[in-house]
Amino acid sequence: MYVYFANHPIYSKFDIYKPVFYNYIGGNMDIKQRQILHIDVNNAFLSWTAIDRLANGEKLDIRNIEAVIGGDETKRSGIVLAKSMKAKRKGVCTGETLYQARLKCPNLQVFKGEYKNYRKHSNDLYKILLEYTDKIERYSIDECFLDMTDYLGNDTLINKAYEIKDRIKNELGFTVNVGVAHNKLLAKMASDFTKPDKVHTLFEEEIPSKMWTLPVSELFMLGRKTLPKLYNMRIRTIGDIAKQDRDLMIKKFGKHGLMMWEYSNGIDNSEVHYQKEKPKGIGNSVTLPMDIGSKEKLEEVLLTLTEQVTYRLRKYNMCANVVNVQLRTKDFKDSSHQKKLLYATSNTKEIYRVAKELLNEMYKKGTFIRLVGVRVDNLVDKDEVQLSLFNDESNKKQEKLDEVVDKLKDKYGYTSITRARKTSF
DNA sequence: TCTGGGGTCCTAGGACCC
DNA sequence: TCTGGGGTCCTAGGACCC
Repeated sequence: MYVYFANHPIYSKFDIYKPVFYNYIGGNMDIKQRQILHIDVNNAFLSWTAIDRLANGEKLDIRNIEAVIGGDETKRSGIVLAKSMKAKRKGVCTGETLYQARLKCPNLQVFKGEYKNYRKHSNDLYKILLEYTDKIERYSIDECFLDMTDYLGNDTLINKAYEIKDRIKNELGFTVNVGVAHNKLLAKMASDFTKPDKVHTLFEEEIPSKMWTLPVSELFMLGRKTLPKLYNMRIRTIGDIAKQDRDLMIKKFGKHGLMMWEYSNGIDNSEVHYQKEKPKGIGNSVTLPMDIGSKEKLEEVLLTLTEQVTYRLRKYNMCANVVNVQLRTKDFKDSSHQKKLLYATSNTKEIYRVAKELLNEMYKKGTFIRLVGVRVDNLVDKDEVQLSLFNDESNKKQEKLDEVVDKLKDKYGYTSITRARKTSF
């Protein structure tokens, strides 16, 4: 399928492409413009925590004070996960340390997040959205893309956006921003304009006035590493990228350069992925309460993480072809090693064996480790894995053991059973 | 009491093969 | 003997997102 952005500013000099997109599908020239909404919950974790507190009889609405949802400083994960508008006005940023946040905002109040409750609020939101279209991509716990193209009836996209926004506010008690556009990129950029509780459009003809004027740092997928490079090229605004030579951007930044150029020109033909996709990799990592300088201690952590990861892997009924171990030293040097397996497996013992090998490869005696991570990659469905391997007696036995452990965890809770490393392995 | 945890995708270099 | 070049697979590291 080829989609031409005919009314896009860069084509505007060609009058023959008037104000519509041409979707070339299966040989039929068919005039169709995609109708996309992006829903973004305002200060999601903080809003949701505020609602839960009010529901529990607390009087204070933490949305109205200088507050953040933060990690646990005693566990060395003290960063800002979400902020109230008042905290934002004091300059508090997501991702910075609570220490830094308090310097900017001395009266800052810090609250803990409850991830389990967030899932529920996210599902409530999803249920409302499903009444409008079934083409919904759950981009993250607090963001969705909606493809409304075949679901508008006699209504307009903008009306739907306001209706959805207001219904969520009235029925669920939190606010969202809605971006209205003809592709995902522009809808996402639009929902990021002024907040909270707003609907913004970003149609092609609005790109110069609404998007090109923004600083480059606002462009989706343009991160902190690319920023200084663009600055050196005297690029300041998104419009500056749009006006760069396309081939020069590719030459300087490769695929990423092409993407930046296309995004800055509002070009994005990606689909709304509304079908649930299987994970490509599964990982767990932990920042240790104290730096560890002993391999034996690290192996214990590695086992716990491996058990978590393989448990999740088996829940998906998948097997892994690659095992990866990540370490972060106390001075924040990251490293990772991975290994391809001879055959795909979900077996805890086997994956732990490889993870231990990788740790041994990487770990230099005397270094202190802050973070350990285990992940599995190149996942395949279990029933695609060679049947012969399951018929091997020792594999069968191991698989049985995993099954028993999983069932206990399902029944009595995840922490009910933990393998004592020394005896089991 | 300084810096999370879960992901996806890309790149570059080396090994190996023809 | 003065050394190609294309392709694939594997690995380490990095960029970016929420």
